[in-house]
Amino acid sequence: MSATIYDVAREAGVSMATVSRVLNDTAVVKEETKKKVIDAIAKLAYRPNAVARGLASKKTKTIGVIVPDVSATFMAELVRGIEDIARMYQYHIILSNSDGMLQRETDLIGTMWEMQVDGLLFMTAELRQEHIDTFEQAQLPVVLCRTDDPQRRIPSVNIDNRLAAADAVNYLIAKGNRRIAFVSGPIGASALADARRRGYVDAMRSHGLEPHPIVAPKDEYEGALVSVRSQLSVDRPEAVIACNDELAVAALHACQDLRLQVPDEVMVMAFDNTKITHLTRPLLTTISQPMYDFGAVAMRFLTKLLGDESIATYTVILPHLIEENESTGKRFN
Amino acid sequence: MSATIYDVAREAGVSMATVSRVLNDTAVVKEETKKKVIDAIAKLAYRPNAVARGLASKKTKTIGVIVPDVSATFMAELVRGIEDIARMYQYHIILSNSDGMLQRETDLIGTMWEMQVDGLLFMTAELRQEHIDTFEQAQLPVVLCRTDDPQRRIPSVNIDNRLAAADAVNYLIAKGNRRIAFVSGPIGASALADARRRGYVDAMRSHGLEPHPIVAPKDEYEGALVSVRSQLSVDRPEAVIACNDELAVAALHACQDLRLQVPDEVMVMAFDNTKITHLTRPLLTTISQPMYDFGAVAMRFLTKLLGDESIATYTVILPHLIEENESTGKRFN
DNA sequence: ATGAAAGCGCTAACAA
DNA sequence: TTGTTAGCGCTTTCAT
Repeated sequence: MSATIYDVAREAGVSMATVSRVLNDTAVVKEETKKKVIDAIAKLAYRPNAVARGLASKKTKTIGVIVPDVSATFMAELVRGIEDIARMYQYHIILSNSDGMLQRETDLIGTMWEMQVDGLLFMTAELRQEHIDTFEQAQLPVVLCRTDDPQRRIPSVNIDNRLAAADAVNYLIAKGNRRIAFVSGPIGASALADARRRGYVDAMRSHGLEPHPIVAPKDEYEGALVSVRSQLSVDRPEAVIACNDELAVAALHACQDLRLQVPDEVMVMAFDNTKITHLTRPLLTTISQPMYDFGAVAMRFLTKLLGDESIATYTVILPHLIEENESTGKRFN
Repeated sequence: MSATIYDVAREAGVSMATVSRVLNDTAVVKEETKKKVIDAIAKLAYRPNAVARGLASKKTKTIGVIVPDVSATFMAELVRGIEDIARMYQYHIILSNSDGMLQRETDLIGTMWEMQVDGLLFMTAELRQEHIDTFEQAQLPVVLCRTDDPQRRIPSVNIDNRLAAADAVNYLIAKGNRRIAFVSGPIGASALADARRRGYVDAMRSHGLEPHPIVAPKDEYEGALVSVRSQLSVDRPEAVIACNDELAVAALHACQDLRLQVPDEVMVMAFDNTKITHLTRPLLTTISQPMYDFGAVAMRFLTKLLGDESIATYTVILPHLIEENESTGKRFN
C-alpha cells in the first residue's frame, strides 16, 4: 500500500493540514517545517491521490474531449493541440469518440459529468438543440472546437468557412479561371461542408459566374474520384476546389486519370492542409486550417473559463491562410 | 447542486446502502424496493459521482494511454482501437503524449498513478530499464502496445518486425529483384526501425545478396527524398523497401523525380499501411500493420489483466500482411 | 433483504 | 504559523 498524506504528516511530525499546505502552496508555512515535510515526502516517495483530492476539492483537473473520430488525420492534430495546452495548465484529458452519433454524444456528455471533468471540449459536424440541452443539464463549461454555434450560445473556436471558400474562389479568379468547380460530399451531411459550399456559391455569383458544384456520394476518396472523373469528361472546368484534402487528392487523381495536366489545364485547390497535401505530385495548394491551433486555442479558452480569467469574446475566429503550391501554379495573370 | 446517493435513498425511503446495491447490482434486492429506487433515481435525474466511487472502491474505470504523439497518423488509429474496446468494457482513457522523451514518459507514468488509473497502455520507440523501474514503482498493470520487450518482462502486443521485413525481401526476390535497397531513418533511433533493418539485412544475406541500406538523416519525408534521390543516381537498385509509409512516398517521389518508372524500373514497397499509401500514384504495395488491432488487442489484454481472467501468453504477436498493389506490379517471376 | 456506520485520502473552514 | 475537525459521495463490512 502506498503512503498517504497522513503518513507524511506523522513522518514529518506535523499535521496533515500542514502537509496539504506545502503540497498546494495554499498558505504560508515556516521554511523549517516546510523542509521537514518535503523531506518526509521524498523519503516515503509520497504522491498525492488525485481522486481523493478531486472528491474533497471538487476539481479534478481533467477535461473531457469528445471528437467524432480521432483517427481522422486532422482530428489527431487537433487533439494534440489540446493535450499540449492542457499539460501546460496541469490538466489531463479524457478522450472519447462519438462517431458523430447524436445518441452517443449526449451519452458521453453525461458520463463526462459522472467523471467530474472540470470542463468539456466538444467537436461535432453540426450543433443541435439536443447538444445544447445536454450541456445545460450537465452544467459543464464547454468550448466548441472546429464547430460553429450559429446562435452563439456556446463559446467556440473555428475559422470562417464561408469566407475561406470565397477566398479560394477569388484566388483562382485572380489566376485567370472562370469555370471553377467545387467538390464536396453530400449536401446537408455536415454544417461545415455546407458553409464552404455556400461561400463558394456566393463568391461565384458575386463575380457573375455560374457555380459548378460536384457532389460526391460520400465524403471520401473513392466516391469523389469517380464523381469528379465523370464530371470532368462531360464538362471540363478550369479549376476545382475541394471541400477537404482527401477530396482534393481525388480530384487531382481524376485529372491525372483523364490525362489532364495539373495545373496547366486544370488547377486543383485543397481545403484543410493536412499532411497529405505534401505527399502528392504536384503539391497541392490549400486553404490551410490551423488544426493544431483549434485544439490549443480552445483548450486555452477553457482554462480561462475555468480560472475565471476575463474573456473578450465567446466566438473565436482563427485566421485561415492560402498555402500556395504547385497545383495552382502560373497561368494568366 | 446535483443529487447524491443520499438524496435518492431518502426519496425512495430506503438506506443509501440499498441504493448502492441496485446501482452496482452487488446483492439481491427485493423487486419492489428496487423499483422504488429506480423511480427515485429517474425522478432526481441522479448520476453517480465517479470520483467518489473511485475513492471508495479504489477502482476508477480509467486507463492511462501514453503515446509518443497522437498526431502521427497510425498512432491515432491505434488510439481509436484502444478507445473502442475500452468503451466496450466501460473504461475511459486518459491520453498523454510523451514525444518519446524518457523524462516525460516516466513523469507521465507517475501522474497516471496519481490519477489512480486502473492500468496503463504504453507505447515507446524503445523500452528502457528506466521504464521498467517506473512501472514497478507505480505498481500498475501495464501492456505494451506496438512496443517490444525483448526480455519479455512486460506483456506486449506487436508484430514480428524482423519477419515482416524478411517477408518483404522474399516477396521482392520472387518478383525477380536482386538489388534491393532499404530506406530508413538514422540507425539506433528506434528499436522498431532497427528490427526491420535487421530483418532486411539477414534476409538478403541468407539469399546470398548484398544489402543496400539507405539511411536518411531523419525519419521523415524531406530528408528521405533527398537521400534516396542521391543514392538512386549513383547506384540504381531494382527495388526499394521503405521502413514506413512516409519514407515510401519519399522513395516513390525520388524515383519519379529521376524519371524512373515505378514499378517497371524500380519497385517500391512501403511499411505500415496507413491511409497515405492509398493516396499515391501508383498505389503502394505495403507490409500492412494492424494499427487499429494493436490498440484493440492491447486494451482487451489489459481488461483481462484487470479482471483476473486467465491469459495464455504475455507476448502477443499479431499477423502482418502484404497488401499487394501497383508499385510492385508484374516483372519477371 | 436491508440498514448503520466506518472509512477511502484528501481539502478547507475554523480555532488556537 | 499550525492543528483539529468536518465533510466530499460513495463502497463495504457487519449487524439485524
